[in-house]
Amino acid sequence: MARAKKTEPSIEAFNPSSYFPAPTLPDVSKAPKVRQSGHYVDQKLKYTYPEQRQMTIFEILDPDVIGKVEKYDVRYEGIRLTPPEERLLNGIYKLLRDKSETKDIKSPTFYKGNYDGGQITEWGGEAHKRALISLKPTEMYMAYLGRDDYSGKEIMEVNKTLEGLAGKRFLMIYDRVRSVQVNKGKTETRTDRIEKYAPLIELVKYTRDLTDEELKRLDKGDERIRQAKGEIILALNPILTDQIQTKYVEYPEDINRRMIIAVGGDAKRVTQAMHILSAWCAREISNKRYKSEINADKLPYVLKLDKYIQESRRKLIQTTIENAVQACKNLGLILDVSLEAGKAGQLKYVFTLNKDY
DNA sequence: GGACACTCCACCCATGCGAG
DNA sequence: CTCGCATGGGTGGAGTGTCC
Repeated sequence: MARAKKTEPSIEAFNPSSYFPAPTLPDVSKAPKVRQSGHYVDQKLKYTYPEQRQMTIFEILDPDVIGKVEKYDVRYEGIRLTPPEERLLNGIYKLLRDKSETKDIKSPTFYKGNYDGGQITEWGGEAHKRALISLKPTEMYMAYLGRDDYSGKEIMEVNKTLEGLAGKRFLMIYDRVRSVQVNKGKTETRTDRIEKYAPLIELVKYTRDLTDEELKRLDKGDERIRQAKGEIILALNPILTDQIQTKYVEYPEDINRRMIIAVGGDAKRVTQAMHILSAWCAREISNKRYKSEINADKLPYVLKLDKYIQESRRKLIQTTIENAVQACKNLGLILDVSLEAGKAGQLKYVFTLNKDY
């Protein structure tokens, strides 16, 4: 099957540094960190490899979920985000940290936001209260952009991404493992299978203390009143906080800035593949795997390059991977990388990861 | 000072196409 | 099947101005 072609990844040709130079980034080990839930990262890293494609989504789904899914065109399981959406989520997690209890892991408000008003819902067999964040628009813009000056166009861009993401549903299937108290203080492990088809965030724009004059203008469609007066209230999908006490990965709080610096200063160069690979590295590190391997034929699927695969754009796949690797090296996530021959003769990437990240 | 609106520019990535 | 090339859309960003 695997024929030796010129564009196959080869050990000699693997040279990720050619695209952009290594910039100097602030020491990452000193940067304050933000938690992201392990379940969320897992969903981002889900992928489908050809052999496992026989089983359709409908065969593995809870019948209860199928009805909802069929109305829409669901092609993927897991969370698939565009680069601006990734950037937004990073910002939202930073805001969540800033506006939550973060010291006391046992606190019920740990990473649960600053707004009390969510109703308790059932989530995978447990009562769950969604995290809600109340914030000023400017905080959202700063968290997204990673700086405090911005133009009107950037505001529009952030709002567009925010509203777009709130309207996007994802099919998320995961297991939550928890221990429960049984008789005589013994604990047992229980696993809840959670299947949901839902958006990651829900957006509530609030308008308060309006004068009659302002109310009239709002009715006439003057959106500026709402924006200036109001606060944004974000409700987070439970997957974003579920078991974040124990299952999480950490990013430096200025990851959005770092990512841009890491590709040479232009945010447009930040690809989806870079976001995914950085998430993959961060997860390996949080699992304390600092020497990590992945087969070369698998990596394109992990990085969600399946469109390129379908179109047989091998060269493009290879450069996308090399750039993503280089970006993660520049970020300080990857210390070293090599392409080696595996036991079965297959090629595999071997990453040495930064345990101080 | 904050929240935009509008304009202008650079250029990256996705996509289509033709060629071998 | 795979490549390189060209094109066009779209995003990021800077600058300036307005309104409250």
